[in-house]
Amino acid sequence: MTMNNGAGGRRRPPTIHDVAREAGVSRGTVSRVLNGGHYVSPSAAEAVNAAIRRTGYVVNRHARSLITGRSDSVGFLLTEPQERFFEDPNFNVLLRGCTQALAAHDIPLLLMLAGTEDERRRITRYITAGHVDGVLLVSSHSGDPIATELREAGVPLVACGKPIGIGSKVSYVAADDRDGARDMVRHLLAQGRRRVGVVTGPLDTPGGVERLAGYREVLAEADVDYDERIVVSGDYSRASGEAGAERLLAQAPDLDAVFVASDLMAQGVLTALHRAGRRVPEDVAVGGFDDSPAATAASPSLTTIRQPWDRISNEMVRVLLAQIGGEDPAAVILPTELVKREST
Amino acid sequence: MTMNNGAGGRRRPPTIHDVAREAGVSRGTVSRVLNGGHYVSPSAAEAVNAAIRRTGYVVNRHARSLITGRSDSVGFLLTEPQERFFEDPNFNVLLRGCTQALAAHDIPLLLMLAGTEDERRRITRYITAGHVDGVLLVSSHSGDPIATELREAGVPLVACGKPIGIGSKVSYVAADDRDGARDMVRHLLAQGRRRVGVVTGPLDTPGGVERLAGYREVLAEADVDYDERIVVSGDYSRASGEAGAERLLAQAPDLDAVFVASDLMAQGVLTALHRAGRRVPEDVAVGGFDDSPAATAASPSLTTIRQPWDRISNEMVRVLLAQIGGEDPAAVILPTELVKREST
DNA sequence: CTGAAAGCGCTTACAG
DNA sequence: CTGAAAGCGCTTACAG
Repeated sequence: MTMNNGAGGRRRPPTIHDVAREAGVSRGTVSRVLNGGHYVSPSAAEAVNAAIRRTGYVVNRHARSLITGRSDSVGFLLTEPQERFFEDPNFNVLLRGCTQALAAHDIPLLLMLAGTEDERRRITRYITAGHVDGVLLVSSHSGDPIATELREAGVPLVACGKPIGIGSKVSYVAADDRDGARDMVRHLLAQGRRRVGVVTGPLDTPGGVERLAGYREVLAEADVDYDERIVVSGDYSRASGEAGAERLLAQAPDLDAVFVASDLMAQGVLTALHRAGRRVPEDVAVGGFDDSPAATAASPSLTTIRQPWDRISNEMVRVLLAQIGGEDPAAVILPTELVKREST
Repeated sequence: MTMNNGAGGRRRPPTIHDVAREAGVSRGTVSRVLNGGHYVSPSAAEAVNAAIRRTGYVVNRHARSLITGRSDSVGFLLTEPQERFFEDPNFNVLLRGCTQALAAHDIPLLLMLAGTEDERRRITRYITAGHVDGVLLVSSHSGDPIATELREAGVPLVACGKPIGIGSKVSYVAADDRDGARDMVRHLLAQGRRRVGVVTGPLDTPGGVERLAGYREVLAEADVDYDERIVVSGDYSRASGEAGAERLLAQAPDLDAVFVASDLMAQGVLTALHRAGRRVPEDVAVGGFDDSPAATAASPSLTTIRQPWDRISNEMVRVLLAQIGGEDPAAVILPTELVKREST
């Protein structure tokens, strides 16, 4: 048993009762100090705080949760094939950012993976049973059933990226994908490139749709006809970028630039270009998206669009906590930034 | 407030009392069914199970934890500068593996980052207050104070890799680093290489020490003198591999092979070799360690030593749960495997 | 501002 | 095998 107090074992932690005795007040008063200090005299508050320090008291969250009905914890939910997320350096940045932002509020993050139908069911039950107060949702694809279920169950929810197809009224935080794409394509044109291909993300993801839209807008503004032979789609993986670039090269050998919807795919594009004997950026300029670690690891290093991951994770946490506190859902769109490196 | 039951809001979940009424038994009986079904008649058990299904009952863990003194959750603790872990693909594999292994036991994983001194203190309090039943520790460096503190507080603990300098009596799960290194160096020699350099990991980590030891052993067995000019150390990062290879090349231009203590560093070595105009594997063979995604992403792909991450995470969880259940600490060493690819 | 008391949802001896 | 009852540690009206 873990409930021991022998040598080297875990001791019974002090309770509110120990603190009350130590401070010479009632347990109710201790609790009031713990919960904001309202209706407590300065002298009593001081005595309690001193007692807390002396005893090393830490609140028992289970007891508190039992009565408040809140768990004081938050889930970080990853749905769909997880390999992709884990392969993507962005995932790490987001996970770390959210963990830290939550830690500042003393709220633990529970990592939840719902890759299979079974897991999905189990986790939905777990969440709707109130074991977390809200969920940070990392799922790019549309039609994710778990998102709909959670929303209908009234679980506070914030998605990373605008969710497609689960209706509105769900909070999300996203970079301005379209605007970022516009910046990149404008940059490519400004370098004198005239035949700019694109490797999009999956077209059932916001990043896939919006970044392509930005590309088309800028070309239209520059009076360049849309040519679908220089538009291919990937799945954000390195391999799909490589395959995409090969198709591009086959369909349009005169290509002089490629806008790639993620840095990881851009790495694949670089590989394919290298193999085809094209120099980057001399023959073909390559623009990525994300400014993930992959951008600097690539050779040549990638000109890319920085997604403000720190701000994204902070905002996700902020919006979620607000919603847990009773506020209505909100959408937050954050600006991106062009980062110039060697590949353009 | 989240405690509503209005339109779209969260309903009050059914309690054990609802189930008892529904099944026509007492709450004690329901609880017995929930906890293994001992001392319950088949008919009562059946009625309870049916009632659970009908009501959609899910146990309130807070109430349960309050009385059992267990949290039924586990912490995944990352100490020290986190960038390195997050950069390392191994981290993802481990995190995912542990999450899944725990999910099979219906135990949530709490991600905890203790990068700064402040965080360390906060997290230590949180853990020792009993908010998790045990900790999976991912910290390679020696002298980690949090590990010592947790061990002394009697918190069940399993480290990934043999902890250096926090005494014995702490559980750990590790790949057989020394043996893996021996396999790789033997393989290099078997290819006819005669001047085998090494880029070690940090020498205050088990992987740093043990892999170097394996290297030395095999050279000694082959009657090759140990030459410290062809031994350099890195910190497992790609950049340090690159720098290491440059030093190696400067100190021993006649190098015909390098054993690198991680795939990520080996990627850096590849970059430096490429820049120096050395062909891999024709001029210099490169052997990595980990068989992380970096190994296949590298070009040429890396011959490496596979760490059995799936087994490592499974074993970490198994040993931790055993220890939470009262068993003594244990060390588990898992065999590695040579994976032959293009770089040797 | 403060204390006494009820109660959150569960488990576990204790009688039967 | 089963029910009635105590109690885990806390918060929150309720009196004062």
